[in-house]
Amino acid sequence: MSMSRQPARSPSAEGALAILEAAESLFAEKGFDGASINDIAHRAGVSKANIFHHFTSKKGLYLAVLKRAVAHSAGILAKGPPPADPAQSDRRLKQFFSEHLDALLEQPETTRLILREVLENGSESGQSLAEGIFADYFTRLVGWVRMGQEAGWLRGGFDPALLAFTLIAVNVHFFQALPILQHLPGAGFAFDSKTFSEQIFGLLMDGAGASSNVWEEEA
Amino acid sequence: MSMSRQPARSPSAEGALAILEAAESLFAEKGFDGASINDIAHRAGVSKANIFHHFTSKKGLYLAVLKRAVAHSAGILAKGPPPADPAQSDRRLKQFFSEHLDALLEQPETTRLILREVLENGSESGQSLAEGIFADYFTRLVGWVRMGQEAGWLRGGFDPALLAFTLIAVNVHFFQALPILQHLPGAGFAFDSKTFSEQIFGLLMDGAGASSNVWEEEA
DNA sequence: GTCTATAGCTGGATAGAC
DNA sequence: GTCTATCCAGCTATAGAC
Repeated sequence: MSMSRQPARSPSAEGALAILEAAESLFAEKGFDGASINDIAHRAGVSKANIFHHFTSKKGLYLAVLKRAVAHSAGILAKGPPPADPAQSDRRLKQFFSEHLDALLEQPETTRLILREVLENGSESGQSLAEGIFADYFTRLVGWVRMGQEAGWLRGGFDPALLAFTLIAVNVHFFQALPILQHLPGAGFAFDSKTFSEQIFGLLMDGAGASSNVWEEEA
Repeated sequence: MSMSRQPARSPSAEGALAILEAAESLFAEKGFDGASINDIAHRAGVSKANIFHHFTSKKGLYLAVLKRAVAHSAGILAKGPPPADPAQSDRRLKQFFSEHLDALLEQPETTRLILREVLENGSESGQSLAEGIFADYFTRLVGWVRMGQEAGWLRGGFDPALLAFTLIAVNVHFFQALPILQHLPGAGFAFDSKTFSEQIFGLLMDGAGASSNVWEEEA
């Protein structure tokens, strides 16, 4: 019946924010089990007990962190005008592709946190949390592709969801394989995300196959 | 100076194999910190102490598991004839793409274990372990693509490593995003990996853009 | 809201019998 | 090679003063 505190949600206090930030970086680095409350308290500059004052449990803290990360991620992805104008949608798609990769690379902690959550798929509560933005995001992207097909600057005859999926897959995999790519022979593109983005987009648009027409044009 | 035991490597005993298998599945499920020696011992049907008899430490066990997974993975990927014959390389590339996805899906624990390792990139020892097969694998794949370009059934003008990367990225992301994809509106392809593979490959070959030539052909 | 102190338990790892 | 019994460090979480 008491009304003297507002636990768990709405971390208005300064301490709570420090906790959230410390927790995000540590959960992203070491995972849920690897990061201890002690670590988090120390990095946040608060006491262990204070964490349990603001958040009900370690899991509660983790969910709060995840929720904040997802919201942050969604905020970045949602920016930019809705693609109401089909005439501009071609530029928007390429722009999205590049900006999406930038967003992943600029927020590595948030990205890693969410990628971890996807990979675990044991924590059901976070799953549904993440699916919320993914569904919205993916649906919008599919819409852009379909619009491009209708406007004629993308060819028809393929499922727009396939291209949307491929765009995301390439960026996500670039992010997570980066440290390995940079040690791989022949993968020089791993050192310049800007030209990587442009070249991959071009490849996806033009295709890798020697469509007989291109031949004749050059011959 | 004693020669009465062969610790850590060459798990010839029955118990050691049970431990390795239990550990692989638990590490894949919960990660290094999430899986406890107690869990592993219980699932393997042995005592905690027996684990430390066969493996020097938890980390030693983890590395043994990872090594085994990588070897297993490499075994699968290495099978099939080397692409000595350029004339057949076009079929090989499409076949690789499909088989690669099958391998990922059929060995989900191994796949998850290695993906985790890639994502963590804090465990340096495993990093170099994994890079070994990745480098070999990737180099071979790039070779196939380049061969295709020289043979003429792939167009020139793009970095072969880009296509190799994209093929792997699409498959890996399909694997790890599968549980989410299946809840996503419009992503019906998530339920049939076979046709997914074919359609994506077609998209990558033909491209998504409306290359002006295709227009004229159909008109 | 924040702290110190501590409860209660589980983690990885070891000793030593069989 | 396998076990039981044990050590102790570290963990999450709570109690209660300020």
